[in-house]
Amino acid sequence: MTTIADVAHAAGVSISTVSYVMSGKRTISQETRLRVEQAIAELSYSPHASARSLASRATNVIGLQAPLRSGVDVNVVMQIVAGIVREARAFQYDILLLTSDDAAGLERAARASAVDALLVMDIESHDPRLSSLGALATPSVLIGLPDGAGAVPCVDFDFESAGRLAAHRLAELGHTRIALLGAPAEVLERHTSYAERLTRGFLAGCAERGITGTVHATPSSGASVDVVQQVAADAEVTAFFVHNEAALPHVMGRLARIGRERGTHADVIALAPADLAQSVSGLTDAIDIPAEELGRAAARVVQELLAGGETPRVQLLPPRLASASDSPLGVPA
Amino acid sequence: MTTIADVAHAAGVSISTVSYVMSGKRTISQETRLRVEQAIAELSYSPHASARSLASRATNVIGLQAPLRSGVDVNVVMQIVAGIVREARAFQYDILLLTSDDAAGLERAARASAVDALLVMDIESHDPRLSSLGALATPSVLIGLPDGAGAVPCVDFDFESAGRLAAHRLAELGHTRIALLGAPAEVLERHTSYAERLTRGFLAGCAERGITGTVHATPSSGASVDVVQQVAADAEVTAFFVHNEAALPHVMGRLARIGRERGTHADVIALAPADLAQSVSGLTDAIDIPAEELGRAAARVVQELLAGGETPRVQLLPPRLASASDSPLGVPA
DNA sequence: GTGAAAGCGCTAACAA
DNA sequence: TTGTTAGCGCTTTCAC
Repeated sequence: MTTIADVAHAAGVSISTVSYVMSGKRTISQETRLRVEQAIAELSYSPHASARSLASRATNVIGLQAPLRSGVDVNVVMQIVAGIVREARAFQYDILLLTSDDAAGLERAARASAVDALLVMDIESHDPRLSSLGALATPSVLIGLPDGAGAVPCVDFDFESAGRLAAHRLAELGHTRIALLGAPAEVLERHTSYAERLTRGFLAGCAERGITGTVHATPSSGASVDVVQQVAADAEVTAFFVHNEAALPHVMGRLARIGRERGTHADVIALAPADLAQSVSGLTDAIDIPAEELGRAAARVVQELLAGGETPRVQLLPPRLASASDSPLGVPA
Repeated sequence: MTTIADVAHAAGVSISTVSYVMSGKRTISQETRLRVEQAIAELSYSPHASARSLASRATNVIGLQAPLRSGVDVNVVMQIVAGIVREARAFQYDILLLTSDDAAGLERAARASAVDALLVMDIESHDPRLSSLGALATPSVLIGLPDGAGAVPCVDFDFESAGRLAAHRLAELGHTRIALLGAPAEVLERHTSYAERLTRGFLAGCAERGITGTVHATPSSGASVDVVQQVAADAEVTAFFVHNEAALPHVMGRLARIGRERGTHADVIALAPADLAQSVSGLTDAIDIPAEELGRAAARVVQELLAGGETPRVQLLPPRLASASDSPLGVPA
């Protein structure tokens, strides 16, 4: 194993000089810098992560609690995680995967000084982890928006506005009875923040336009067609807002079949990542979930927190409606 | 921050005694142990991860390179990762998420002594990362099976046997022309190991039964119906083996429609996680991809490697055919 | 059965 | 502009 002492010896300088060349924390003569950099390259030296973090009191690691539970939209989660990892790497941070969706995992990582900050996903409206985080000293950021967002900065997609946007759009298209086919029952049962905000926005949007909106838990499986069948049996429901990626193909298939049987056509707006929405035919419009960008935004807030900068308490990425016929989906920023 | 010295002082013992109480590496009197354990609890002491790993030369961290690329089956990847994380935690190991699917990320983590071992997913038949891993001294395990598996232990689902199993089963059902609707083109183009092995086994199985098998790249989008349409246009193809989770609902929908139009019924075997296969209606049979168990098995091999034990060069989880009518899917182990 | 002390490899005062 | 050195918090010899 190559150590900083080896490099110092090879370059004929002291170990602190090598350290300062790497950190750039003091000015080094051109000549010395070159010799050191060459020695580093020749020995292919990498500083020992633990030694560095012990001395500097910083791990350059962010702990991430990502949901592995059922009902969550794996595509979206993966894209968010990918965004986090990419942005974190851009700031020289690594991601430590924390399991056990409880506070214990967070506390363990924080108390062992294994991470510089915590990033917590899959937030419930009244999330029990919040109090633990507040007591933790380790900077934390939520991807989600609990009720009465308190001391911990939150980053999320603006699901409430998205719900309202969809309702307004469907009202504009002339519908008076519309339905939200949302998350699976288990997601609603644990009062997942985004599902509740979407519902709230959707119903508010309906109320604002004087139309009738109903909300339905939707299984992520083929059983979702039963829900569609049942909701559509109320012949007055003429449009749908679907937020369930896994159920989307099934829903569209069943709606097409019902349309054929009745000679009608239902308007459908999907809330899903743009690439996914594009692969589904029959949609009227789509609202993109900018999952990767959400991950990046969250990672950026962590950086700012770590750098001691000011960060907004709450940052919500705004929804954008895209006609399904647009190609590519989405409007220029 | 509480340190081991604080604990030692509170318990009235030396630092080394506290350390030995925690590690159990030497015998401690009942009385002393109790005093130390009480002090640890009262101070809610957690050893500093970096300090520990610097002194012990072990990080208790496993680096994981998981695919964030397109075309991969996100559900399966998530389940594998979940299995890895859970099993690793059972052995007191954490998972560091490595990005940049190239060898550089692996080398960076290894050379910085940031990880005790590496776990690499999404293996190609001739994977360029293999030579890097071989030169690395850090123990590594692959989830996948490259051609001519060499020095690095491999764990994977036995896709080749699964392909053969499906072919045999469809032949048994009386079909003489069958089709494999497999991974998306991009997955095949980078010679992903599992896709090639599945194809090989499928074609071998067909040959062994004297029937005709064809293989088709399948987009993970709604465009997959075009492939189905086209393949089914060869009226002699009467059965399908589908290995593309995202396309599965679309495929089944189109096959149902074709069946209605022609008054025929195609047998379909799906290769997918059991829970997913169960949510799709119309399947004849399913072969489970034991994703979570695969992750666990891989993590277990890492442990054994780290513990200095002997590990099998290659470990393949066998496929099992389950009738779609079985409930729950799968036969008792 | 217990303690003292020498590192682990690095960062960051402090000194020159 | 550079070097010397005291830690960071822990594990593990070595000594008793």
